[in-house]
Amino acid sequence: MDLKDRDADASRRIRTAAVLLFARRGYAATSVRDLAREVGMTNAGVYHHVASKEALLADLMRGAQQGLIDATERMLRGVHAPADRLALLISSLTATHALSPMTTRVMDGELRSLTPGSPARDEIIGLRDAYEDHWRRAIADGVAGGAFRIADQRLTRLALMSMCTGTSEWYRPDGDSTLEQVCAEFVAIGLAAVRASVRAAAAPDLTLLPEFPWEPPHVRNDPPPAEAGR
Amino acid sequence: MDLKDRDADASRRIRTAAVLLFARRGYAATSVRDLAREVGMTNAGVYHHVASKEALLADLMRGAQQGLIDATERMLRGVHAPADRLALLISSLTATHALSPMTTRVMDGELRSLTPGSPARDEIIGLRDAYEDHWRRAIADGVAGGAFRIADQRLTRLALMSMCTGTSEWYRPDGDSTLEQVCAEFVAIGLAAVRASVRAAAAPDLTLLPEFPWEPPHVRNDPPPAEAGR
DNA sequence: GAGGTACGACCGAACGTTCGGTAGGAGCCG
DNA sequence: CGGCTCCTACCGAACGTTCGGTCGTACCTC
Repeated sequence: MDLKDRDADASRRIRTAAVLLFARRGYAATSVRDLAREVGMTNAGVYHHVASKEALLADLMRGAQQGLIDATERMLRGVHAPADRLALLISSLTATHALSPMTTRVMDGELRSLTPGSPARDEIIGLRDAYEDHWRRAIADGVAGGAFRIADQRLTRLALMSMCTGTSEWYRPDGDSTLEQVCAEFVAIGLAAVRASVRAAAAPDLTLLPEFPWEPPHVRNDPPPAEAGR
Repeated sequence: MDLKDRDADASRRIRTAAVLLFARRGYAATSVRDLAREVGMTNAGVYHHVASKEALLADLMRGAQQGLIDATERMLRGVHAPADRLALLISSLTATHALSPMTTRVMDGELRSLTPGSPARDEIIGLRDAYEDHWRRAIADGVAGGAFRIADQRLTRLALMSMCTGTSEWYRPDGDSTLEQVCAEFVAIGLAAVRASVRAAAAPDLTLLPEFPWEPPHVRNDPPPAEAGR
């Protein structure tokens, strides 16, 4: 195999193993040696591809957050009605968490593992705020235009975002509901929450969703937690 | 101060510090020395009150889960209509996460830190399943009786529970919405999700909620994550 | 004085990270 | 195309630090 390809492949395999272990056990509970064993290297070998354990985490989180932003802006292009924009925000966030559960779990839950005040952490917080601004604007526009009736915009936004991000904890591709059904159901709940008339929203174009080259394939009984043994 | 009281006080302060640090940094990223410094002891002193770090975590999680179950069964007593039972499940879970954010964050997120196969872990999983059964039964009864119309009961349950548990990440007692408003809003969303007619649900009796003696007081800018610097 | 609380010192293990060295493909030269 | 050199990917071993946990003892309270 070509050396350049070899290097790229090793980097990708390290990232795949990292996102899997970070999502399962958490960043702090995962050692570089665990990572190395998973990709068939020694811990020293890993450091040829990665500046530090924290830089690896920051890379994954930055890539995840940026991918989500890019996909969201692609999907929102040309959509102007607040209800339609909110529906797209709900279905794209839900679908991303369903299809990339490991990456999104790390993205959502490991911010605390980045050194406070570090440039990487500040950058990722900036990206997250930029993403959330799409939600803030969609809801604020809907309220300003009279399409939505809401008591507290922040409350509504956080409730709906929690519902969407929770998907990464329980969604299984071989479950009872298809991804399209989940998205449609969540859009219906979301539009009901803002008291908007629920018209038939166009199904989102799933090919516009972010793809993370390091996301490991969905496996059965993937995480120990949510519904184990039931 | 009496010796017995002194001991009990030290135990409580250790648990308060533990739930705070476990919620903020995560269990794996918190050392026994961090814990000891927080309560003004050495690490050896902590071990006078605690069998092991993992046993301390298990104690907190068992107490949290059991407290939630007890409170839920207190509130459900005498309530029979599925819609009313679901409304109570939503508002009690939301209020518990709002009022005890540190304890509930540990309860919801640190199951993976307990040794797989250990009796403590199995016991806590059993408690969690027992709690979730209240949700399963309420939803199944509503569907069986024709009060609810749902595509996938598991999907609906997990979506609503995610919404409720997410509250611990963002609720602030000095925010724009009161706890009663949050609960009322979430109940409305939940009943809309099961297509039940939204009648005016009686406000839940907050004095029946679980109380955790180790839960630290709510402080401003409590956690670093969710809405820092905005 | 008896008993329990907490300390100081310490254990073996594991942590993230570094460093010198090596095997083998890549690139150049003839 | 053979041979020489360079470079890259990785290893083995070790660094200093910190981890969870233990032990003997001093202090304080009753």
